[in-house]
Amino acid sequence: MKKDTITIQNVAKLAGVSIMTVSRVISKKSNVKDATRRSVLEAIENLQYQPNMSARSLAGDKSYFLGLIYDNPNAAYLNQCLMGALHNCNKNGYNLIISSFERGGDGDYKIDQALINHAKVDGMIIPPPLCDSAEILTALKNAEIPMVRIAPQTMLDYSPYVCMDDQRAAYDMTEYLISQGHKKIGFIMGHPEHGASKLRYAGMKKALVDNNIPLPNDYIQQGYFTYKSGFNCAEALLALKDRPTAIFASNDDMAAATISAAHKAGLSVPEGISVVGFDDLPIASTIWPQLTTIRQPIMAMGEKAAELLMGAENQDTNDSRVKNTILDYKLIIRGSVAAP
Amino acid sequence: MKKDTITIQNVAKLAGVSIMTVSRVISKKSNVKDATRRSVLEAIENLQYQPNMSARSLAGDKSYFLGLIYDNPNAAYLNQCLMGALHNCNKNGYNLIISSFERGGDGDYKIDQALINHAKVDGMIIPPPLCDSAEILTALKNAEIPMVRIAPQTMLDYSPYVCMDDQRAAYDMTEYLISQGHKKIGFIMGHPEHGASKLRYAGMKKALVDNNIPLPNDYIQQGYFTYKSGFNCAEALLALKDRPTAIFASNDDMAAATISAAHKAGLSVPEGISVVGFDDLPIASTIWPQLTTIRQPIMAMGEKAAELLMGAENQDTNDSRVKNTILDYKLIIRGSVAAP
DNA sequence: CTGAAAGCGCTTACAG
DNA sequence: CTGAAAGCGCTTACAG
Repeated sequence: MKKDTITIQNVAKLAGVSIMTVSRVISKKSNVKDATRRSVLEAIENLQYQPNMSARSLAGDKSYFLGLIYDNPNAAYLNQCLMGALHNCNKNGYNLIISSFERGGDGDYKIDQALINHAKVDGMIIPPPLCDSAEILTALKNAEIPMVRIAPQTMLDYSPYVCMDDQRAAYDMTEYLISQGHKKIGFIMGHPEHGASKLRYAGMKKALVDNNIPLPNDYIQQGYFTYKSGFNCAEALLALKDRPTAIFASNDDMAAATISAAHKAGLSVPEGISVVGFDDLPIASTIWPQLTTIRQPIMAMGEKAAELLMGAENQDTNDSRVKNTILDYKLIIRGSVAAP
Repeated sequence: MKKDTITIQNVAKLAGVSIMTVSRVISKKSNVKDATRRSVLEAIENLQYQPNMSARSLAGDKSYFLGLIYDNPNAAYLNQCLMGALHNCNKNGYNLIISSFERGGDGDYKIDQALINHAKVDGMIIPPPLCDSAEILTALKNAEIPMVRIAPQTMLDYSPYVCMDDQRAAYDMTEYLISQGHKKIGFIMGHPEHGASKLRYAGMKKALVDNNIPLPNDYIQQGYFTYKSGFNCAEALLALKDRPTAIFASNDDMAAATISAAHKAGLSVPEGISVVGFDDLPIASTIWPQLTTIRQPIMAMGEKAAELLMGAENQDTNDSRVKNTILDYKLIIRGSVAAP
């Protein structure tokens, strides 16, 4: 490892400049003559030089590491988030460090400051549900670690974030169902502690109101984003005397459970009943019939979050406006909806 | 960041020793008097000292980083692997860096040496299918990066690995089906390029032979581990005049597809037909009926892989035996099997 | 636009 | 069992 390691010194010698100049080129400073820059770049290319990140980190004030912490959410969700962040990090010479947090028995996160400080990251990406944990956010702020949250629902001005418009998406989905002729629409809510649940419910409700369609109380079931909870809610909905002709579940897992419950009840989908979900995670296209759902731009969110964090140093630091990004969703029409 | 950063110097002063001694304690060297060690440890505790990883890495020959590279396999699989590795890394003061590789248009991996060298990791964890890519393995070996592969199927003596006994697991599953009274068992094979496919097929076949049960050619379908391929295979199997009473799919996704295909064909599971899978990923308990399947110890594999890599420096380096680890699987009985 | 000096916080030999 | 010195490969001021 020590033997043939090539350093900034080698590059400097080959290019006939000082290491300071090479350093400037690596760091993309502007104050280098164009011809000089070119010859340095050429030397780097010839030598296949790779800056030593530990040295850069030790000497300077950037670590070239971004962190991503999570509390075991849906694996597919996390994965897409990761993919997006990763892609962007690798593209820009950053590395991604991930760690998982777990809730203690009291339901609170036991913050391990050590773990947070350990890697000295330049910034932290925080997907839900961690992004709404006051403990986590406070710990990070105390450690002065910049953060970008993904789809947070609380403390919105505490940090920049990336999100999509859940309410509008739910509104659109409901309008779609109505456009297909449905007037009896059941709704399975998401976890009461997840902010997105309220927004999706609000969107669905507004669409119904705007179209003068009633929403009986027993058409609304409280789920928890899990398959099992969705299954139970669906069975309750299907057991109604005047049952809905369509069921809108707040996420794909619960929609998949609804389809299973329908099958169990001897109803085919979409002929016997229409079902739609939300997320467009792999399970949506992994079941039969494939789910009509809302595609969340999860990968794009991860990518954008990384971008904001990496770009932080290039920004005018006096511009303290919190920059948020709202990404587009998409209504994905597949085979789980038919006219009633 | 520079201001209140506390270093090895502070600890040394507080403990009344040289930084060398503190360094020894941090690195868990044995040659420190017990009383000395205790006072150093106390100083570390009082100061809440955290070693600077960049400095350690720059000065020494360890980076305290482990890498994990993947080529978008099943998200749930990757996630469990990650969880295991992560858990172990954090516990031991290591960080995990992950990167994804993508196949080029020619189906080969375009190795970005830069990416591999970039982080100077102490070792690399390689889950399938990357673990069977000669290009990847060669690049890593050239870079002299230690690696531990997860469930590799080829070049088995190229590096240590962690795995389970796929063949035996498939054998057990088949025996279970037979014990429930099944004699007409259909089989959906996995991707022909994945070594595990052959092993699972071999295990199933052997169990049949050992029990004098015939395996007609049309009872074997070639799948690709995807839901869609499983669906097609299942439809073919169900369309047979003398159709099987049980279908053994080589993974959970295809088993889930088989259940959907059965439902579509108007057959209930397990009353009309029994279905079993392999993996026990979340989808297995996320569908109805829940799948009887083989639980792969994926998380344990990730954990073990990290352990082997971190422990490498503590080993007798002259002991060049390749140490492999075979972890236990488990037959998980749920609701997708009934007597024929 | 370019460079010589000092130093980031550790670990490696090398002594004793 | 303990310590003084040198150095890992960079970046930060500071000069010019």
